[in-house]
Amino acid sequence: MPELPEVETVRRGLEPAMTGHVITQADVNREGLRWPFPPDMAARLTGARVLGLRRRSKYILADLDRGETLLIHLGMSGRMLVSGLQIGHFHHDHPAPEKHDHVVLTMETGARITFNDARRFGAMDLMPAGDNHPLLAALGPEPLGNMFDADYLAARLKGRNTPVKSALLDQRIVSGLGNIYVCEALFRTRIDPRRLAGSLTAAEVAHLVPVIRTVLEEAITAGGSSLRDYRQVGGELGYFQHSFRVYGREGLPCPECGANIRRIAQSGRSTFFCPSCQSA
DNA sequence: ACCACTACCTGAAGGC
DNA sequence: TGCCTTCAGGTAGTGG
Repeated sequence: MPELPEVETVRRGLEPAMTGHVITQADVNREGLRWPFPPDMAARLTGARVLGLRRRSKYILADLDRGETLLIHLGMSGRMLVSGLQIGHFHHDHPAPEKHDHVVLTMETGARITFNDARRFGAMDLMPAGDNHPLLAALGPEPLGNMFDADYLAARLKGRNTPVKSALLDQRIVSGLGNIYVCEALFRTRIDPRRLAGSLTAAEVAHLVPVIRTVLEEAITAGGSSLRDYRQVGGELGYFQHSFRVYGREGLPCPECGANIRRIAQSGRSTFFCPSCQSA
């Protein structure tokens, strides 16, 4: 589910509820999600103050006092919902617990952060303060950061015999893109997703970099894309899905040329593209 | 080293 | 109504 724009939207939404505040209660309702939770997770969270929230790729990192950082991944269906935030005179009540509410953090303010994840592909772990976690070790650069530029991407795609679609999904090359935004970026650059990564010209790679940035920034501005599970922290839908040009639009007309959008499978994932605009 | 594929899990949607 | 199949925003691990 959540790709970089969705995770960044969640991070921003958690900020007012968490940053600077103490976690007064941690309710952990199962042993783990994709992996077991770390030992004594509830006790290690209880009483900790959240110093700040960062995002690395599709991970949210909550820096705690006491020298630990909480790592969160939403997997495919994970949601973080905030309730009970006091806004002016309006008090938002806590909703009834729902199926798949796995971890609930209660803050000193009375706000509550609920991690809900139907498919349980998400993850939570605690690590020593910083970025030193095995899941972060091999990640490529942030697509919105300075390290990600045409020279870098060209070097990483060079010699690769996998389709460019699959290469851009590889988090070791660039971290944070997922199926939606790769399809959308390739459409906007008119690059055929079936092309081998190593076959792209320097000009095509140079075009791809700023287009990837633009797509991600537009999606963040829209609060992400809501297809089924994803919600912003207040339960609101994102609305970038209304701006999809090819993703999920099989059989519909291409917004550029009117040809029918096609869906194919690449590395076991659906790829949507315009067979006319994006022809090798 | 590289690449394709499986597995993990639940739920929604579509066909019959 | 219900059963069965397919598909879904991710990614670690396996095996060719």
